[in-house]
Amino acid sequence: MSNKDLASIFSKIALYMEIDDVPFKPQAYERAAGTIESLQESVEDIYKSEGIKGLEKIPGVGRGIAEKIEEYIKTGKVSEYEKLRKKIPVDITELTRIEGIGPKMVRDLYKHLKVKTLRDLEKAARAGKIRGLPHFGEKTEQNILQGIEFVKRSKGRWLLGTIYPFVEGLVGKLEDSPLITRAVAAGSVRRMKETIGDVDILITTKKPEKAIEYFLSLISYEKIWGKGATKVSVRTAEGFDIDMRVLPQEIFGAGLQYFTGSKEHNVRLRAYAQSRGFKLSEYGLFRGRKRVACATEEDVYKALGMAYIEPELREDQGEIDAALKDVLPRVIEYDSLRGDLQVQTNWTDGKDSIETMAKKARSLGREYIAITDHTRDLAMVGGMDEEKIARQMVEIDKLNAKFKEQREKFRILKGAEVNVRKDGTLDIADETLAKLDVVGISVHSNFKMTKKDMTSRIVRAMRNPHADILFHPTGRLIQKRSPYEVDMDEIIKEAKNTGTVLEINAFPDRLDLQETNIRKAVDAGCRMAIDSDAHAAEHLEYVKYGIAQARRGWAEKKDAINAWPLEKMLPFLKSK
DNA sequence: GCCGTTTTCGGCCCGACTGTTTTCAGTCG
Repeated sequence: MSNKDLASIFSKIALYMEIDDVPFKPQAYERAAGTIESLQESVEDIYKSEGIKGLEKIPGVGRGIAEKIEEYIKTGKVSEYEKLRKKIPVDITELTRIEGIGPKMVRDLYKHLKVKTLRDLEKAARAGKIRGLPHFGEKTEQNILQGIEFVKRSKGRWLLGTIYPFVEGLVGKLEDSPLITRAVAAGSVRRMKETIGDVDILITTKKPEKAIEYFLSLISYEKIWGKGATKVSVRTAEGFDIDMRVLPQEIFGAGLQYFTGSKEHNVRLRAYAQSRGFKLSEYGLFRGRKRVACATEEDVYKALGMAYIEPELREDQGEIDAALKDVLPRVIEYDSLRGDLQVQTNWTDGKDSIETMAKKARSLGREYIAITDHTRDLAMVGGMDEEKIARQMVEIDKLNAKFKEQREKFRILKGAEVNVRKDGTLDIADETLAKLDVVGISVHSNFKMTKKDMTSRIVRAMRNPHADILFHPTGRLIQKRSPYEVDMDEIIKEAKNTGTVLEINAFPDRLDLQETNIRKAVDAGCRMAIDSDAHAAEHLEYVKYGIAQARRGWAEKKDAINAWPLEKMLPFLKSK
């Protein structure tokens, strides 16, 4: 059993209850599902060590849901869910994934046409059976068919690293237009979530119709979902959706706040606003009929009596309470990195030379980079042995001498990405590791070990006195591979004890550590390094996604060692 | 079913759009 399975059961219960028009309970189940899914500890472990009481400490979990979790752990089933499922035996999550289909439509489709799955739905729609149902029409049928296409084709979410450059370019062009006074990407892009469902762009303009036409002229789109006086919604040729909305200047802050989300943050914020006698919506913050200042987001948060909350923190993870008490962290800024401590070159599986990588890094304002090519056991990429490392060190000395000659304040550090073997030993001899400035250690093999074995494997590697940084600590690849089984609480504890730095790998499909672990590492007082893991010069810019991840994990500048100057960073590494 | 600087009972976020109907339910963000 896993948290994910349990979360999925609870969100299905929520959907079934919505079918039956049960008031309020669906939200409760949905909320519990959300927190359980993003929980780091497994509920089973919590239950084993602390029982029902422990479960009730999970936000959104009370007596009732805690008992259902207990039932699931003991029997593998939740009888309430089984009961509901028997009544309407449909794949409710799959069906409601279709845009425009919610619980009530699922109910009607099942009642009249016995639609249980996406296949059934597609068949019914193609046969033209749906248009005949009460409250359904031809258009609904068409929309269902298109929705099915989308779900089948794209699975719905995109990596931030795929979407972000596109959005950045688009917003830049919008801003440059004399038609448009302001353009901002809101939604999950602004919050820098690791994956993006769709893109929301907000603009202010004196000529909405023309601005919308201009927007359409900038992109190639496959379909216009809808176009009105102040809003347009399209599917791009690349296959994702963009909504662009025109907002009045004077309530831009309220609108931006609203459309930035997250939904959970907004729900919480609005409930708080209401408790203080306000009403908050995308049209402003109101006290009675009177609109309170809301031209900027700062105005909105200020009027509610709290500190400004950075978009990356708006996930209902305690940020509102912290803002009220004015104890939010000063999260690390996007321009604060001085160095990059994981860079691959054409000595192994990178595309570019050491010199090319160094020059590009310097042009991005970095003051130092560590060259960390793979080591011996990664034979397929030409992993380096002791001898090859020695040769590379000579090459780096030469390049550093050249920078010095040109009076450039830039330094290439000698490093390696050393493999952690199955038993926790490293694949390079200690004498060689001792000569390197930066020793990264990482797991690249034997991913399928028990949690206990994987944890002690990594702990052993961290205890090597030469091991400086644990690279991509959980090994996950977003949308491709789950993290390996590892006890991150233990790893974080050991990182603190041994002075091992934990990496926040910024490569778009890694983003590893994840934000929940970053937050734990911050709380534990661990140091982290935000690295691009570049395998080509253009990848060096990926660090912004790592910084975003660090911000989402409430990390400050002091927490990231490569935000420190070299004179402080290097002695820190060597002090281990 | 959850939750508590107004509460252990009585609340629970808000508004627009769509498609189907003629006043609104369902869905979405």
